[in-house]
Amino acid sequence: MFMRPLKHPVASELALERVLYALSDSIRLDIIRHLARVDVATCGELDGGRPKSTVSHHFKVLREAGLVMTENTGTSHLNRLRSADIESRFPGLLAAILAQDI
Amino acid sequence: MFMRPLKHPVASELALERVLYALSDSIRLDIIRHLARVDVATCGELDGGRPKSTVSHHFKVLREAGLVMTENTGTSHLNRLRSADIESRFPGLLAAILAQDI
DNA sequence: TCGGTAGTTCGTGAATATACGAACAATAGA
DNA sequence: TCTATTGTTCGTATATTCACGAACTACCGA
Repeated sequence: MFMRPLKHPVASELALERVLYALSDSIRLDIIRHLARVDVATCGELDGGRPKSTVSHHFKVLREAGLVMTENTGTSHLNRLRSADIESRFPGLLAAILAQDI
Repeated sequence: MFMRPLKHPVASELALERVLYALSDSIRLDIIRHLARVDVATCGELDGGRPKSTVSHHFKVLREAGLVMTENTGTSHLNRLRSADIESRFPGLLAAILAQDI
């Protein structure tokens, strides 16, 4: 009937260390950079040719850090950057990281 | 005669992922926060009662990420935050992270 | 109802990270 | 020279992370 809902921490419970850790991996950082541009994307659009289970793992890390919100629509999942939540909890942080374009 | 010199990457070679990873640990983040206030401190002043080998490990991670410069003076080591180097490589990044005071 | 598609979850093996005692190195001072 | 002080390095045990195939779930369309 319905899928097990994916866990998303509320904005007030985001932990700085967890956010920094989630962003300390190139694959995940690329996903976040991409989401910052396109606003919404499915997992498949961001897989870079990697196996689904690998990509799913990284999305889980991003979700549990509170960086990404995954909405279940039909067979695909729509991922969004939780910009407002992150900004309210850690003002200026995400912008400063995304400004580093190397 | 002289001690094996500790490795410190040059500013241009700092990697964003490595910096974020180094800061994704509470102990290391606390060390960086402390150094941002006092400007210079020995390892012992920042150990929080932990064993020396544990503290030394965390300093090594911070040094190799390019966040901390350790200068060998006498029997103690003076640690400094490499603020200028980090700022030149990643403008605004450190300030944004240190501004999160949780 | 039968595929096909999109992702998640599980299980396993390999790689990394962590904590910390013990041994070591360098220096300062008695 | 002997000893205390500061940290590093080594070794080891434990824990966490990562990659990825395989099985599973949910949904859509024919």
